Amino acid sequence: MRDVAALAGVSLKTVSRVVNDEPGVSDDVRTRVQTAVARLDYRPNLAASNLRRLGARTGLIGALVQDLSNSFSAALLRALEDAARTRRTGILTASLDEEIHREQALVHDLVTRRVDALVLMPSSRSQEYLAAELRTGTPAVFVDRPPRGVEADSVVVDNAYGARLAAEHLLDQGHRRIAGIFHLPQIHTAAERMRGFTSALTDAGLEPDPHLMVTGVATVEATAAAVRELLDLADPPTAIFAARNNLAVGAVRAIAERGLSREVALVGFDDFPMSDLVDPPLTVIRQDVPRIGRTVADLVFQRIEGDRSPVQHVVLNPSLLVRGSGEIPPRR
Amino acid sequence: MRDVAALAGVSLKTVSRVVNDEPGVSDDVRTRVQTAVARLDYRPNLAASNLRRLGARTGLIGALVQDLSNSFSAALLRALEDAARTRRTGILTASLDEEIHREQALVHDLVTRRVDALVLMPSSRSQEYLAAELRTGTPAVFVDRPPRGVEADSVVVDNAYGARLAAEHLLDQGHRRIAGIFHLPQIHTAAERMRGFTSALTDAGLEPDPHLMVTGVATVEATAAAVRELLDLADPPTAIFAARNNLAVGAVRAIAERGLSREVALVGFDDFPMSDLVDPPLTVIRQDVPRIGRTVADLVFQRIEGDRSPVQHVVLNPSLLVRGSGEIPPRR
DNA sequence: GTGAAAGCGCTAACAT
DNA sequence: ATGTTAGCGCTTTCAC
Repeated sequence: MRDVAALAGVSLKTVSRVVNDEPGVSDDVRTRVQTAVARLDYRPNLAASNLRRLGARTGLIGALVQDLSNSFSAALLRALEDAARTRRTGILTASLDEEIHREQALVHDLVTRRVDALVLMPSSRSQEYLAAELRTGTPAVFVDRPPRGVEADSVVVDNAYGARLAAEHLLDQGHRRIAGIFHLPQIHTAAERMRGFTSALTDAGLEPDPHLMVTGVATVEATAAAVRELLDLADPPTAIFAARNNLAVGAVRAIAERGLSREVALVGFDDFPMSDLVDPPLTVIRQDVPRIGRTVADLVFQRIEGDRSPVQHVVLNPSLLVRGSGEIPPRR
Repeated sequence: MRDVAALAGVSLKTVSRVVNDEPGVSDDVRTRVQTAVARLDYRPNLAASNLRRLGARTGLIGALVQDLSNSFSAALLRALEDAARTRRTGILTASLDEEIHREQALVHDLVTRRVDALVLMPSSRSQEYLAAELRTGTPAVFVDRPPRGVEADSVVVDNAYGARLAAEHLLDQGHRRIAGIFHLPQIHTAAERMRGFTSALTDAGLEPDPHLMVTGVATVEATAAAVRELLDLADPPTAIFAARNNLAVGAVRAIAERGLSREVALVGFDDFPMSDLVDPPLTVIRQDVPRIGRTVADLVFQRIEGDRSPVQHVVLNPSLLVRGSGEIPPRR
């Protein structure tokens, strides 16, 4: 910048004015500075300018999701990005892969970078550590999973309700032996879906069969293996609820392998790109991901703009999307 | 930081030493400083520290992809993220949606933020504007599409070769009326795939039928509409090549609607999560996305670490993944 | 082992 | 319309 000022024969402040499109510079000087900028390939240093600017924002949101390559996380980030773009704000993102130590380290890094806000899909059991960050003035909005041990805004869906929808739908088709496949029980969404599923069965007068409840399944492969075992039982389930998008993928695969695509009913949780093209088309509990993303963005920017009102917990209802796989009647 | 120093009764420099884990501080002083840090919720300002640090890196890579929510972009970013994590580097990402003006504005923004490197999946026709950024010392690596009008590293697949693989595979099954559906022809990957496809047909002695070549298709819906038209022709194609992942989705959908899933052969370009579960499983030209991501990361960090060797253009070969939809024989 | 002074690139506040 | 001075939060350099 000093070089630009020297080459244009003006002061630093004048260069600053030109670069920031501030008024009070004659056209003559302005073009002279711009020429110098171009000749020297000068690029302003945003970090340095923010340092002095009072109440400056970095124009950066830190977003921690579980897995950037999962269609749910990717769609969520995309919705967030679109909302942030209109506010000239960028997204700094990272994947946690359910590793709890990664979360706190990354939050610390993001605070150190002075992001304007944090968006968190937490992997840890408790986010008590966040209290200190919130006190420093960095707002945080939780998504998909509510905060624990700390007060912060959140946007989640009613997972228990969604799982109940799935279970009741299968019960309505006459199923009585319904298996449920769930992610790690320490993950809030998984626990809630398990709760909703189980209570729907008991409400229908069924005694849940522990052989039909599979938990702690995280991958497509593990789900496929679990479903194979279920189908090999002496008294196999006539319907399956797969409580997460990638678990549904594993279930579809294992059922198809056995040639039972038209015999065993299946309902998934979370929609994904090709779910209407599998055979039969997959019935799912759908979350309105773009809406979740927009809601998160709204909360984030409210807070960034200084809103200090009480913490908000937004709960959205998922819905049942009937497509075929969930409407297969029980065998015999 | 000044407050921390005051509370601990030490100088700024000592706080700096403790915060950065530098040696030369007695245990006593160290703990006193740490206590003060905790009491005051002090968080160092990375931007400020980088300002004075000579040869400092921001530990940030700017990655511009076409669409964060497309499985190809998401998987690519994920691979990049994993490689970057081991180098304590974060990813600042944005979607371009093929909008050419967005690209240059975002590149400028990222340079202003002093990212250590740029990863670009360009939407513009020419990246001449990048020359100035490269001169300022910000390395750039192109991915999926090669640079034009500027010298920079790149990692792409041989799209013409991949399309030729698809066409030859369909020709081998005896197909003679093969339709091709392509994205906007100004996009390099689309043009190359069209070229490879067309030349494979002419090499086989076929005269390409303009009615069977559909270009400028960008969305699932548009593809479905185009395929419906193709199937309505007096002399419809017996096989279709869909030159991009979302185009394959549209093609599967339209073919399924007509009940022709087992009548019309289909080969896609780019694999995606559920492609083996559609009916019939989708035969595709696959790109090894994690490998592309790792290769990009290798180049990026070589450049960040000061490698000034000549520009490298890495070309990877895609491969044919036979799964069923591409092996349907022509109708009589 | 610790600290004082200078300065990174820039802008706020105040001249002129 | 333009320039000067101080200082943002931190690290460097060099002194003690």
